[in-house]
This record gives sequence, C-alpha cells and structure tokens, in this order.
Amino acid sequence: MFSTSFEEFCDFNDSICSNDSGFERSYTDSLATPTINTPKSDTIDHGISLTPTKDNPVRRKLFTDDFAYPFPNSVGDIKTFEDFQPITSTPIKGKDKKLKDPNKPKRKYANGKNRVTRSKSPTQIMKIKRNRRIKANDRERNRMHMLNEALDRLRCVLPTFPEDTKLTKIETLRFAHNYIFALSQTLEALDNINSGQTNNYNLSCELTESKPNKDAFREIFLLPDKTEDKGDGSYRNFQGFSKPFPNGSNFFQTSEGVLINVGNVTVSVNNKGGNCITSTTGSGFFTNPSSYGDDILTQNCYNPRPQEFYNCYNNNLDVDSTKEYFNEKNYAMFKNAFDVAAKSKYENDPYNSNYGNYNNQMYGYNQRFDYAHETSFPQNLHYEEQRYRHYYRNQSVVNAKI
DNA sequence: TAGGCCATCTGGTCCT
DNA sequence: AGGACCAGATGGCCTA
Repeated sequence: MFSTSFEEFCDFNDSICSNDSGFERSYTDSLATPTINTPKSDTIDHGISLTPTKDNPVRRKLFTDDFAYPFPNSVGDIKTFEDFQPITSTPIKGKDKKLKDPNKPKRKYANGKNRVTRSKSPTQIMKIKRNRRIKANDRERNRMHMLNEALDRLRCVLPTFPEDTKLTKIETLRFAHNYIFALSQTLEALDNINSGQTNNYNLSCELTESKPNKDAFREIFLLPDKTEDKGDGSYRNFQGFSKPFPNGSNFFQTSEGVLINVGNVTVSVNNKGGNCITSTTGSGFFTNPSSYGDDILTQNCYNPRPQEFYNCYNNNLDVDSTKEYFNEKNYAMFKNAFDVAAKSKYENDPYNSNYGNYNNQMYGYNQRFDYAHETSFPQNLHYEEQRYRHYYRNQSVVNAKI
C-alpha cells in the first residue's frame, strides 16, 4: 500500500515530476493579480508581496483574503483532483476536443504572387515586439503568482508553525514531501498494528547522529511545553501538531485506544467506542463513549485524553516501560527511515559537499541551524532558536532530507 | 556588508 | 503566431 522506506518514497523520475500538474492551465488574465505593465527597471509592488516589511514582519500571507481560492465548502466535497479548479477569467479548455467536420470545405489561402502581405516599418515591428514582450511578462507574472498561491495553499495544509514564521518555497516543498511520507508511514504502521504485525516498520539500520535534520519533522516529535500546562486539566494548549503527546509523537496509544494528532485536530479512537474528534474550535463525539467514562468526557470535552497521558506528563515523562506506547515505535520508524534516506542520498549526491560554486546550503541540505555541530543540549531538553521554536532531546532527532 | 529570499524581466525553447 | 515553461539576470528587502 505504501512505500516502506524514505528512499523508495523519494525514488521519483522525470515522468512523475512532469510539468503536467493535472490542472488545465489558463490564467492569462488572473483575477488574483492586477495586470500592470511595467518596464524592466520598475519593480513596483502591486500590493502583493511575500517580502516582509518593517510594518509587517510576517511573510506568511501571499494574498489577502479577497484573493482566497474558492475551495469547496469542505474537503469531503472534493471527490477527484479535477473537482478542484481555480477560477480564472479565461475559460478552461474542455477535455474533449471538437472533432473537425471532414465535409466542411477548407478555407483557401492565397499563395505566391497572389498573396498580399503588408510590409511593416521597423518602428511597427519594434512596437509589435514590445507589445508581445509586455504580454509575455504579464503572463509570466501571473504564472508565478499562481505558483506562489499554490505554494501558499500548500503551506496552509502543513502542520502549523509559529505565527511569525513562514516556510520558504523550497522548505515548503521539502516539508510537504516529508510530511506526506510521514503520514503514509504512519498509516502503514497503524495498519500493521491493527493486523498484529508490529515489527514490520522497523528498518535495519544504525542510528547515527550529526546528520542533517529537518526542523519541521522535529516538530512532529517534540515534547510538550510544561509552561503551557494550565494546571486545571485543560490541555487545549497542547493542541497543534507541534505539541502533541508526552512521548513526542502525534500518536498516543493506550490500553483503551489511540489518539492521533494532526494539525489542530485530535482524533480519539477508542477500543470500546467513544470516538471523538477535537479541534481548536470544538469537538464532536460519535458512537457510545463507554470506556473513558462520562466524568472525563464532561470534564474536558475539548480534548479528552486518557489517564496515561496525565500520568506520564505529571511524572516528568517517566513512562511505564511495561506499557506499549505505539508512538515510541513510530518515532523509531521515522528516525531510522530518514536516517537511511539521508545516508544513501548523501553518498551519491554530488551536491553534498562543495561542488563548484554550489554547496549544501544552496540546495537546502543543511539546515538553518547547524545541528551537526551542536553537541551539547540543554539539560531541560528545551532549546530556543530564533526562527523556529524547538524542543528536542539529543536522541530524538529525526533525519530527513530530499 | 554579505548572503538569502523574493519578484520581475527577459530571451530561448517547445508545443499547439 | 502565440502561449507555457524555463532559467538566467537584476534589484529590493531583510537579517546576521
């Protein structure tokens, strides 16, 4: 069902990465972008900029809400990829071409001497060329805006980051790639658990340190920030993909079921019923909640978590080793999978080390923070970086790279 | 001040 | 002919 290694996951070729996005391309006059013809030296900001300013340091928003894509009301409305079509001012080509009528007489064109052509003066030619260039620039600008908007939508569906940060283009693509891989691996591991095969996701490789790490992936395995504990049993502050469960995973298996945290949504699947979906905006239950007990559900209807969660958190992560916590294995799976990927990729990668004028950093193989040289980690297992806020343990580093 | 990131312009190529 | 796509060049803005 899913690929089992990161390397296999990365094993794409030109055919997969073809230019055909699946969308019919038509945005010669995009609604999202005002078409203003500007000379080359004119770099006027038309009101759409990714670049942060002093007044607005946030670079997250590409377009205002007015430019928001007309997504269907809910994700469930999207049955196929083709269901999602961007709105453009130009009609989208139909899939089925009109067949030519073979009986229709062909139009006759004059040839040779009979053909009358208008000669154009150099000024006229220059004018025509200039107009073409202006139109081409306009199309290219719109094209890039569409591309950026697609990237922005992609950012929106990735696990949230602090509000004052924004993934760059290349980071967005890499993170999306890794994120998809992680989700597929998670589903596969969950399938294995459900079918009783608990060892299939362990990859045989040595864990090595000082590898390039992916900031965002580390976020998946963070430890919860104790300072956010309200102390009143409310764990709403822990919601969010980056601050899931005490053992640093988005999974949390208990004797009574599984908690899965994706983005701002936590799904509780209970062995005995009582399934629950919780988000920052509310929660919903379905089937009969029998095992948690009404008391827990009524106490914390936003984000009910089993007692194990509270125990290991309150006991300073001293988790009962006799219990089987799925996310520990899940973490090992990620760690090993990406380690294998990083190791194999680097061995064959000409850009790994300095290669001409290129280097790792240019290709994003190195991270913003050089973890390879950061050997001492804070005792409290927390670390603050300027751009991203990290919580990690030395052994909890996930190696990921595209 | 250098480097990173970005938007934009530009000319070339390919395709319809 | 014209549109889509691509990559190089350029300049602006920001940060370390």
